Amino acid sequence: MSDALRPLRRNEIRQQNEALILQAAEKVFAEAGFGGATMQLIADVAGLPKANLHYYFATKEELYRKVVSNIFDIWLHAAESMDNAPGPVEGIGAYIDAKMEISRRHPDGSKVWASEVMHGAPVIQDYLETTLREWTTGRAALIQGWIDAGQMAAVNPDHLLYMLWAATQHYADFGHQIETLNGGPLSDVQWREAKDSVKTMILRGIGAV
Amino acid sequence: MSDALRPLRRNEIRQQNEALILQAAEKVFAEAGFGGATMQLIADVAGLPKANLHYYFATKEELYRKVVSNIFDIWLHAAESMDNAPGPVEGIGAYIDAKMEISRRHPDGSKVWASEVMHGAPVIQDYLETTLREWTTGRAALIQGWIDAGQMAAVNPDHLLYMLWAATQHYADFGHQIETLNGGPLSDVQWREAKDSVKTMILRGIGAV
DNA sequence: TCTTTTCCTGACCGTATGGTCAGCTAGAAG
DNA sequence: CTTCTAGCTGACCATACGGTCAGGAAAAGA
Repeated sequence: MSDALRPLRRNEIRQQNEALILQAAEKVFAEAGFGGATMQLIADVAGLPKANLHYYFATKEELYRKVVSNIFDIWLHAAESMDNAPGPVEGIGAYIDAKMEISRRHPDGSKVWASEVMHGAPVIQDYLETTLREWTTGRAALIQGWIDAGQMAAVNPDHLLYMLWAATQHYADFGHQIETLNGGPLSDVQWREAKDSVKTMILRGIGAV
Repeated sequence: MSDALRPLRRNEIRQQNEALILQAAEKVFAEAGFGGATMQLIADVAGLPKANLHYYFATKEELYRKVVSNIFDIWLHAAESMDNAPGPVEGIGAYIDAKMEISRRHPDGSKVWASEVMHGAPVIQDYLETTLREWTTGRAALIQGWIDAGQMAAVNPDHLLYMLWAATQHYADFGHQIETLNGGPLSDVQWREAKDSVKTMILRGIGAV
């Protein structure tokens, strides 16, 4: 109680407001796209005056760029789950688990990323060409190692990665379609079933089980 | 030659200009999203004055709705490839072929659809609830029939459909990301490899081969 | 306490957007 | 040829947008 009423310190204010704005921005950008989102709406969702947004983030682009890079960081972190695995069943299985969890917990972030890429990656093209490219070639080599070791079938590693991304992110990006067909949001049991389905089909699809 | 210079008849003019506008609109909506697209830019791409667009399509929403419903029709038509197949290898294989071909030939349409669904399907919610729902339940039953006949493993039909959509549409919606990682557009050979990879992994994933 | 720095915001501005409309051009009909 | 109607468009309008700024409030520092 005293904690909630205590006047906030400088750096606390900054931290809190930036987080508030970023959270609101992610939601609005996901729902309306970059072009459809307005600073006024983001401000309303964040519960702050519009001018205050421009105090923390000079331009709409700067705010958007920060939102996108935050999402990218989350994904890079989740990608580590694939490393240090003895084989594809554990490595790819863990990666699917991690990505499905992101689709469930951060659907807005996933949508912002998808929207950005779909529109030609105008603000994060450098990420694609550097970080993502390095990550991809590294994991493709990892997968090729499993193939060479006879732990899975000889599938094209790049296309396997595309399928992993597609299958998992679909539950976030096309969540609205899935919910409509399902007659409502997926329950805990249904999320578990989704995760199991994706894992079973892909692991069997690459001849790992 | 005389054909190109001959004055156009009334209905020819209408047909030609509407097609021109819809084509330009699909491209611009795909590249910028609904909110980011402008009637002026669509007009420029179509090579017509902006006022002429409003002569054929009263509002931006009406034009957008027409673009989206055109895409939906293409997909429904492609979906027929799954019917009248003796089993999952032929049925699902043909469906993957058809959807991959759409991703290659109509990437803009796919992006517009994805964008629409991601933003909560504000203009085609009725399609989702009626046509798509009926189609989905029908094909889920078809798949269940193959399972009951022992022609494939007992996977959840709904999640299989989601995976089919995700894996194939990914090559259109995330085409820019794929091209960046690939160092350029996919060649004919690479497209064939993509199609084969998807088919191989999924058909093996459902225990059909 | 006094000064400095950060935080905050109502009011404002230039621009770009979706949409309108009066009036023109040119096929079609008679 | 005359009339009618569909096709066409430059100029215009109201609105909403991203962004600015002067000046006030409040925390930090001396």
